Amino acid sequence: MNPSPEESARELLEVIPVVMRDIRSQMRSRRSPDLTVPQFRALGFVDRNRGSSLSDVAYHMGLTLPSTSKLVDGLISRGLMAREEHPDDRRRLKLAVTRRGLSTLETSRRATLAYLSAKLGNASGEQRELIVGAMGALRSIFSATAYREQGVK
Amino acid sequence: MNPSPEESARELLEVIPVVMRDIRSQMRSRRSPDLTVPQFRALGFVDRNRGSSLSDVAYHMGLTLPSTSKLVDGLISRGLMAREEHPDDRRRLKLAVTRRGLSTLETSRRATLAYLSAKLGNASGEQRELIVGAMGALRSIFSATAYREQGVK
DNA sequence: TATTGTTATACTCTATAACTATA
DNA sequence: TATAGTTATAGAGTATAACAATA
Repeated sequence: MNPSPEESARELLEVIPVVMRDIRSQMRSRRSPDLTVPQFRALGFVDRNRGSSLSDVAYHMGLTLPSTSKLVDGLISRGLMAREEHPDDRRRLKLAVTRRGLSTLETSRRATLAYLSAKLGNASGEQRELIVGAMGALRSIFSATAYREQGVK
Repeated sequence: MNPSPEESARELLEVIPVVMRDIRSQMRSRRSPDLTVPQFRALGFVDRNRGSSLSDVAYHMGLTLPSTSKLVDGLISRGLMAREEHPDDRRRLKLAVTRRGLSTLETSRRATLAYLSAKLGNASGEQRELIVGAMGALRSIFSATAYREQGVK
């Protein structure tokens, strides 16, 4: 018998924050102190989508433009990302990860994956299969989210 | 063939933040603006573990004592939680959820579960089964985390 | 001296409101 | 007028360092 939506929701609400906190703690720890989770995600997105605008990043991350602007600001001021001019539309940004940003991203990714892999290595193969399957399902359920209208008065 | 720890880690790192952001956004939205995710979790923990000390909460949440102190402070100043004196050890707190805190917790929980249930209702029963199974596995993998030594010089 | 918690300080994350520049 | 982005402001989350009170 399959679990109800309610039961599944309860499980998600209990477990997701716990896993998330663990990931966040790891990223803040000595081993990979360079990027926070949102910084990591933004950098990774722009790396995979070179030339993205700020709005693209905001949409992907499910953040407002001001939040995204500030987030990106921090990355730019640290030399991890670069702002270029868009040829056609001068309002628009073209974002790109710098060489240094890429190296930081890789270091952070390696450290975090190593940390998580060690934990997941203690689980059984069946458990990992469950997890990977569930992540696929969750991705399709949750990724079409994001973007709430900007409150233009 | 079962997925490797590395592959599983990669999936986790991609999907968990997306789901988490969605939950956080929902909690911040008009429908349940009363509690943030950490507030919700702290209140829920103390509700299930009446008389917990601050350290108990910190341990459960994987936070430092100062962070937890501030978090609990906010709940107390809003009348959602109460600090009582411990009979045996006057350094220790005994925390309890107030009636108003309980009602806020219930409202928030209902709204969030309804939101998540609606999303999960669009998934198939098999997908929900995967998800519930994976949450169980993740719980056992990640819940023994928490607590880094306090930096007492 | 060790433990429990608080206060001081600082940064990041995130939002809304108001604004600028460009289209 | 509509769109892309920034700036101003504010509150929550989180940490480390330093402290106070109690054991």
